[in-house]
Amino acid sequence: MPELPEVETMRRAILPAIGHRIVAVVAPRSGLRPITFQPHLPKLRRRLLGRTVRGIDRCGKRLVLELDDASRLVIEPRMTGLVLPDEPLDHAHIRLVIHLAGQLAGEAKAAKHRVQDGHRAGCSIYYWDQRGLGAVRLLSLSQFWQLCGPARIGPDALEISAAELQQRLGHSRRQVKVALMDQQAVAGIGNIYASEILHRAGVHPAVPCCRLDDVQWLAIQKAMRSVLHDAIRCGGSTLRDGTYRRSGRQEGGFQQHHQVYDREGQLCLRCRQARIARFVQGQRSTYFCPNCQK
DNA sequence: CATATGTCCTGAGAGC
DNA sequence: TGCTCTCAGGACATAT
Repeated sequence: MPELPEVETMRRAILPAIGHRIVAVVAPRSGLRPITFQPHLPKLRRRLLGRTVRGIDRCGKRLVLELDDASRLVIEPRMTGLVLPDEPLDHAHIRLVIHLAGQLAGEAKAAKHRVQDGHRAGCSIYYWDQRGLGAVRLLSLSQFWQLCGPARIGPDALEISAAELQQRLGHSRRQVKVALMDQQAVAGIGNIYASEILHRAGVHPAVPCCRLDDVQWLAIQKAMRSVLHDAIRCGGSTLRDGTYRRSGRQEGGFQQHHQVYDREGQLCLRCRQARIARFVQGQRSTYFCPNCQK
């Protein structure tokens, strides 16, 4: 569920970790199946300890922590993963905790004491994941490029031009909503925002890409940017299941602005004529207004 | 090559 | 009340 706006919101929340050194890595035990760790936990922990976070980026729907030895910690929340700067109320689904200390007072030993005393001077990164489909990977630079390089992940949905979007998808026979969720074509869009983007663009979700003209591709690209920017401004979307949260159990706000997603049978807020319809595309729910999107 | 389908997982909610 | 069933959708493996 975390798509570009949610992951970007998580990224911004943990930016204070930059410049801090990893002093503890904890994976709480639970009866749940473990998430994917690469490499496995003992090695992952050993390699992380003592590293300093140099930068925090986003690659599509993944968070990327750049460490001082040029390795990359890639966190992939998939369906229910959350990256938080403070402790979630539900401890049962905490999968990994990274404690960091400031480097000013130096020694990891002193830093560890501060961590135990309530980590006053440092900060922490919590990875919480209810369904456990997510993954945490510590990768060398070359491994990172294999996973997140241009061969696997397309241009970011916030950056891509209309011309490049059209060039990448314009010849495809796939239905446009399905194609927009192809991370190799354009990175960051998932099921919720694909529906919202196409509604704002006025394009029917089942139209094959190759039937769209220049004007429609431009409309899609403009809608993509504006919808995603609006959603980031709101801190993402917390759906009915309530899984997605910001720090302190705070909900996102963009669900209040959804025009079509999860609004089946309700009046379209733009035309106020038709009711929002739902159908299934690639085993996923698509929502659209039959009047605004033809 | 392009496109379509099945799979992983947990918890919520429906239906009986 | 308590059981079983279905659904939610991210990315990847496998199938067509």
